[in-house]
Amino acid sequence: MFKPLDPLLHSELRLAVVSLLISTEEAEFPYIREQTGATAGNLSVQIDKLSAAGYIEVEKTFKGRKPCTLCRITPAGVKAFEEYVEALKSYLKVKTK
Amino acid sequence: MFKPLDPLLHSELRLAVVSLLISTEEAEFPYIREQTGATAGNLSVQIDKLSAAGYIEVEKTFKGRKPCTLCRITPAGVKAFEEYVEALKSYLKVKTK
DNA sequence: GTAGAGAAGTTTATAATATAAACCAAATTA
DNA sequence: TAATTTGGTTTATATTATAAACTTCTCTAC
Repeated sequence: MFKPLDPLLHSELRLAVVSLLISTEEAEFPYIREQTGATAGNLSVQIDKLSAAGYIEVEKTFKGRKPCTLCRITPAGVKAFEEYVEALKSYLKVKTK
Repeated sequence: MFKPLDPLLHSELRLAVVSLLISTEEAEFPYIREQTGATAGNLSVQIDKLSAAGYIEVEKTFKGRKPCTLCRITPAGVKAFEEYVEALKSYLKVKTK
């Protein structure tokens, strides 16, 4: 009846990050921080988790002399997101059974 | 950009319970347990939280001589669920901006 | 009638998670 | 060159989810 929800995506901040990356293809750390309103610490931790799971790729480059952390969604991340949305529907569409 | 998600509903089991109650109007504890696959302990805790928040009503009756815990969604619960779904959309519809 | 099994939950202990505070290093500005 | 800002990471804490252990009652079976 209710499909299990990927615990990695069932987190407000991580879901926002993945959602954002799906729409933008890639984004820099400060931009993600701004869009999600998260603290840098929290964001850093959640990005690590998504990266460890292979849902996103993190590339540390430079922008001139400043460090620049670039995040990109992976195919696995897209798939996980789609499955999560699909699973969510089992919780949301109950009325229209 | 991303709307905050009611933490009380952003929980797999509690969301399942509320979702179930919205579709069935009222349900007994063992039935909810069966439908959600939760352990009795976990379900009891989560039902308490939903009840404390006023999202559901819990009535302890009897069925013959056996105790029977009946749960019912409240208007506040319906409203919270609808708002949660609305907020969720900000995370899911990014592609179609 | 009482010993054991089962149903219906509740309480409590533990494990996992989210979150921010504290910290670090480099670069820019005063 | 001292202070401030930028761009993060690490670590400590507080919250949450979850299941294990326990309680109470009922129903059989002896």
